[in-house]
Amino acid sequence: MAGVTRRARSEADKELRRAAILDAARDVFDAVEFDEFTMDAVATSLGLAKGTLYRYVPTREALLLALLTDEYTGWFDAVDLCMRDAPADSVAPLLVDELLERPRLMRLMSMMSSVLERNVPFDTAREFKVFLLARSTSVAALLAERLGCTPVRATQLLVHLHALAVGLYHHTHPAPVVCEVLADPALAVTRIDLRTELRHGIAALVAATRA
Amino acid sequence: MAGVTRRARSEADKELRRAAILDAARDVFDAVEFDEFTMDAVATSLGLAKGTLYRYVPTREALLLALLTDEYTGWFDAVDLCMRDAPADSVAPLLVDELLERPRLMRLMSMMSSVLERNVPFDTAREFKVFLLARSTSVAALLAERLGCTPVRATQLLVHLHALAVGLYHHTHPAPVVCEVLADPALAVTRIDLRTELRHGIAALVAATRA
Amino acid sequence: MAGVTRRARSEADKELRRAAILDAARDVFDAVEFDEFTMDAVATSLGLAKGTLYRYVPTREALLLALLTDEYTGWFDAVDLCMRDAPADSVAPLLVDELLERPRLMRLMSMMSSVLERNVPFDTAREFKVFLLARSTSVAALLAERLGCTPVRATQLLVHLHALAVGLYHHTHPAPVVCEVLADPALAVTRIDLRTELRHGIAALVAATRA
Amino acid sequence: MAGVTRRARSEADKELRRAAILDAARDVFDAVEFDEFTMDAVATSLGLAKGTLYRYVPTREALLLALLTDEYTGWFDAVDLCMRDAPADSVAPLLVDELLERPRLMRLMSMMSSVLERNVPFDTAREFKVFLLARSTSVAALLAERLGCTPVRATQLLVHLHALAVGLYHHTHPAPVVCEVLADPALAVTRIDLRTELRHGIAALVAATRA
DNA sequence: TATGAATGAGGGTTCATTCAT
DNA sequence: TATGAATGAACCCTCATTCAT
Repeated sequence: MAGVTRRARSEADKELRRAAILDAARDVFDAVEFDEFTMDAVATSLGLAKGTLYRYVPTREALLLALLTDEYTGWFDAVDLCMRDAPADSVAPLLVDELLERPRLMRLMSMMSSVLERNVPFDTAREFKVFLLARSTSVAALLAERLGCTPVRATQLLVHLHALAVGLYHHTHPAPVVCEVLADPALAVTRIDLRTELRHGIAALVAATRA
Repeated sequence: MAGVTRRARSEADKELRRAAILDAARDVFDAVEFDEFTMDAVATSLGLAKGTLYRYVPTREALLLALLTDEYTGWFDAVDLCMRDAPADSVAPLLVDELLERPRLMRLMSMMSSVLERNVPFDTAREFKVFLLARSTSVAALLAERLGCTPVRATQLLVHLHALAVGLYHHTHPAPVVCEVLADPALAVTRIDLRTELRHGIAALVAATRA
Repeated sequence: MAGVTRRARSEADKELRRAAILDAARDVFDAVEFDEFTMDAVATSLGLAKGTLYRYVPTREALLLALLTDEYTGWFDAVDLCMRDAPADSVAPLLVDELLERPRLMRLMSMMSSVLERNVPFDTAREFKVFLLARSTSVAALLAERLGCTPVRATQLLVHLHALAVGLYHHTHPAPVVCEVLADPALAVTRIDLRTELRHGIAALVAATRA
Repeated sequence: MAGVTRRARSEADKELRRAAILDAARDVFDAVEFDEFTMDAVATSLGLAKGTLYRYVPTREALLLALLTDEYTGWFDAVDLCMRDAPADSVAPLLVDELLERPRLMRLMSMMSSVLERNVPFDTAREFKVFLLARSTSVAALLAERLGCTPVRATQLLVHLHALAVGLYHHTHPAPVVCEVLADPALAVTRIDLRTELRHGIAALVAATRA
């Protein structure tokens, strides 16, 4: 509720409430396993009725997609900013580091296509994709300039970064049982460090792009 | 049922039945959307009772993990075989092509950590990881030799291949709504070709490894 | 909105608005399945807010009851009019025909007691019943004269007409699945024609009344 | 549970359990307002899990349809039996009386097409309609003989009986508010006696049929 | 060993109505 | 008077798993 009037009449109030809902969703998401992320939990944590959420968000998945959009925005903003005065060599680590600083983003990204996009109305999906395309294009342009490659190549690089990040995130965030299993020293070798691998992978991809 | 006795008494019979179950599971998996993959569907397609499945497989996810193991085995076998007489340059495309020829493997891989490993008993998980480590290590050895790199690097390459494949698979297999959305030419630019991108990515990673 | 001021201050304005609401409700009712008949749909089709409806109508069911009142009025008016110069023999078909020309009336009648009257305030219910009694009595008087029977008998005839119409309407408006079922020629024999049956039934009742 | 084993293995046990479910449903149905008739209530009253019900019945409505089938069976049986030694004159009152002795049947009949048949699978609907046709045809044959009319006329008579019963049942079972309203002596005239009216109506229809 | 009956938790969503503004 | 944000009750059905037979 914090700072939100009891009834959001004005556009500003509504925006505020929407933000409050996203905040609550974020908190819940951070605190629990994915299948405990229920609309009920979000509503309760806000002191709102479940039905109220549905005035602001069409489905549970759409709520998570909104969360993802926020996270992406943060990343795009940061990358946009940093890239301007980064030497070409530091561009790749920068992309990675900004990603790693956003574990929530990675977690959401990694379930983007398998969960989040499964139950959203067409328009929500479209809006999200349009947003993603726009910001990606814009970052790709900067990237192209920095790396001295074509925008197409830069875009491709972003796609690969995304893919690699998702894949490695899965690898480095196994289910609880698997964690137990990997506690065995004999299997520990399969454990990897997300940062290292991601940096390494991106470096390789950048190198190939520049060549 | 084909060739399976009604009651599996001997060890051999039991192995046979287990194989029959896997076959049926494979067929069902290929035929339906993931959430239609129910134990009931598998049992019915075999003419067995649901409960019987549980004598051979501890959970639904374990059944899928067994399927994944089979698929991986096929891939490892193929890669083992081909790699022996492949020139260094063709190693990377080979890995990718053998993967792309196994859509079922890719589909299963892409939900490995987010679904399959979430609900299996410790021993099943362990067995799977041991299997994966063994075969990966073995392929990595061959790979190291072929590429003239250390086994550690080769293993890392495999991990990245896996990650990239999973990430790109997600990207190229969006939810139905997203497909609709991407039908719009303005957004079509975000569509990519799995083979092209995977080949490209692996090539980059191999190049970096060899350097 | 057509012709309705934005704010209804005078009594006349309010009456106008009430009429507009009924018109909109009628359109919506005609256009959709019953469970799609929502207050929201009515409000939206008027360009009004949902809450505004509740200034003119106490509940959703009361709105429908108002609709039914209108329809009944039309029927009573028509019947009153026609009956004056109808020969005794044509009285029964007349009652039926005027009914069949008002499918909306039949539809509403058929859910009158099971739905509409379930959720209205006392006064609304009372008003409706008073209206019904008054008009029925008046028509019954005419009917009695025409048929040469007592008013009580005529009233009874009207009740039976109503009952028969409701029952046959149900029979001839089955659920979608049942329609499919009845597509089978073997079951088609159960299908009947509303007009034929209603005419026949009423004729029988009239005959008994006159006898 | 009464007399039912914990786990119904044999066909007989299953039939028993199905019967127990129907019994429980009947009790609940008799005890509560229609919208309190929930699967949960039925399950609870049986000491069974909700899901168990769904092994015996595909939907809530199908359960009620099964109840209706039972009731109809009772009526058809009674009518079949009585009609054999009834003089032609007493046939009509007989049909009515057997109906009036089954208030549950009337209640279910009166929501048959508007509720029960709305949410049943095709096969359930078909089975019900086949049953109804068969028994109706059989009773109609007897009726035709008794009344000295054609079977087609007799069938028509049954349809009209059904319609009239449904319509009059609605009329005589108004919503609670309406009951209150009708408590007013001024409106009491609209109250009618189901038996009287139904008998009268049927008599008229029979007379017309015989003529 | 095979069966399949029983379990039972679980949650998103709708919409009539209210009431703060 | 008009609004429309908030409410919150209500509920069916699925399906992985268990366990009595």
